[in-house]
Amino acid sequence: MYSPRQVAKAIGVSEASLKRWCDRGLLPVQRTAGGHRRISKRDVLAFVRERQQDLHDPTVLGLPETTTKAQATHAPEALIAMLLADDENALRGLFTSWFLAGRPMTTLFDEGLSPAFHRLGAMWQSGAIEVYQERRSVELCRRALYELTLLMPEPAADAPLALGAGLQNDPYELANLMVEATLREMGWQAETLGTDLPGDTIAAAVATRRPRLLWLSVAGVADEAAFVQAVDTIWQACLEHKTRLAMGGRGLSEALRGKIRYTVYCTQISDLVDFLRSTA
Amino acid sequence: MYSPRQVAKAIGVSEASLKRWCDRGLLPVQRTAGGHRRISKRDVLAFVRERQQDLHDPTVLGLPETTTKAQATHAPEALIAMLLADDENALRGLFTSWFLAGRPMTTLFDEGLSPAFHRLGAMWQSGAIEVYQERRSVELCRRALYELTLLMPEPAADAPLALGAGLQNDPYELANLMVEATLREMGWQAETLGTDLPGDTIAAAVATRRPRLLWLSVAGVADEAAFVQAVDTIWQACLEHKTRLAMGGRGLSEALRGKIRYTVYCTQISDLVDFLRSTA
DNA sequence: AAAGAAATGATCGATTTGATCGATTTTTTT
DNA sequence: AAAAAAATCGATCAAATCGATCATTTCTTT
Repeated sequence: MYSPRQVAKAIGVSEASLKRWCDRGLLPVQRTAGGHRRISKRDVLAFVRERQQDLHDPTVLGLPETTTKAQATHAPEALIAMLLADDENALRGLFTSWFLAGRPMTTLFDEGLSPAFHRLGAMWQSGAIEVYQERRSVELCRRALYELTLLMPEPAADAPLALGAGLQNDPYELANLMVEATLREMGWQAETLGTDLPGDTIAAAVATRRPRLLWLSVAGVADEAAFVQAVDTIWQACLEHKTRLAMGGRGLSEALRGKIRYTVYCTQISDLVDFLRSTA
Repeated sequence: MYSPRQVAKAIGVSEASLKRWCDRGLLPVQRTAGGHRRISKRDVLAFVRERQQDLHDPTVLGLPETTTKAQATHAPEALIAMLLADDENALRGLFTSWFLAGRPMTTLFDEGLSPAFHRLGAMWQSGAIEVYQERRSVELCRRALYELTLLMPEPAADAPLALGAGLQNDPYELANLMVEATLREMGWQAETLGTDLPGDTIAAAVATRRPRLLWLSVAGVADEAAFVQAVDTIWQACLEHKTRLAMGGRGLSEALRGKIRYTVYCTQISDLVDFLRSTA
């Protein structure tokens, strides 16, 4: 059973209108002992179907396919199911409703999307799925994340600037987009430069754009010497322009971390958020 | 969803006329339970495009102000200036205004965007710009193209399916997105699988999804033998499932073309459109 | 040029919508 | 079980929209 507020949010109308529709008999309601309205999912769907309303936020009603609660819909299993089913709309609906509900994006990313893609990577390496299915999943998430940033308020003109990048031979770009969305949620002006970039061009970007923060996500390191060299170049540039350097990603082993310098290391995106909140 | 007043302001006509257009079926409307009209952005834009209306105030619909200026400066120089200035709104405005004016997207792509990125590539190879500037430009275009497809009418359920992909060691993905937008403009159901894909996974996608068309864009060929092998694998899959194979891109030399088989070769996107129109 | 048809824009009272309020109920926490 | 927090109640009000009517403008036909 759902409250008028939930149903109103799902349909995309004001709570007042929804209550009036109930009182006019357009939507069947039950009442609690105290007089509060309670509406069944079945009646909502019948109403939506009859009136050809579109569900502005289906996840409020526990849709789509999975009948679990909204908290569980960001579980890696659910995301993998959506992605392999090529269900872009379900993904978009999940992202937008998540944001509109005011939930922290880091939860969705750290507990949902990152584990999901970690498993997808293992799945195509073991032959359980085709490579194109993993790539297509990345594409779906990229688009959903982009649409999400479009829904967010524009950052203030004096908002701090953050740049993100991926190093050469490190094509995994989803982490960058998740960080960008997270920073945008925090009110920052965040931009992803791109992936497969050499260290000196990232350093050049730091010198030109003067960001408050530069984040690098490292999925894997092919040439360790070149990697250390690149990060050092970037670190020097960050030092010179007072840019904080945040690093993260599964490719950063403890041994490797000992050979480079940075401002903060993050095992997950929420670490970066905590770091920024504590130093603001 | 927008109210008649909002849409009327966006188009620049009286509210009364807009309501009459809705009642005549020129503009699809949904109704609230109380009988108020609600109009979707997609339908507004389709209406504007068909009726050759101009958007008097695009900002009401969340579109950039520059959408109204149909200056149509699609010259590569103008595009390069926008991209290097990181002017996402100008780019979005150009794309949407071009689409709303009913001009063929192929003109914008073949005469504007492709030459622009060809020059940008030469510019960073010669050191005139930094690599990150080129990558950032790709990012801007990717987002603008994605938003464009969101503004287009949804393809019919029985619309033919087309898949696009980039082969391994061929990271240039913009061509794929331009083809996707063009096919969507033609009413197709078009999807970009991703880039850097091995031949057999593309072949597997053909076998699974059964598209009417598969397009491959080739920016450069590193290993010629592997390339020929990959295309042959794909060609066999296309033959088996009656999928047409379209190839294009600057990386396809005449000599290389002699060693592979395909349905049609396109020097530019308009060639693909002509091919599809003539065989429909 | 004159007459007729059609579309447009403005206006009206009635209705709908969305926002707000203090009082009450439900849920969560202690 | 009691207290605190959050959600919902019913009611009210300003703004928006409804359908309809009526000049005015624009286009077509005579």
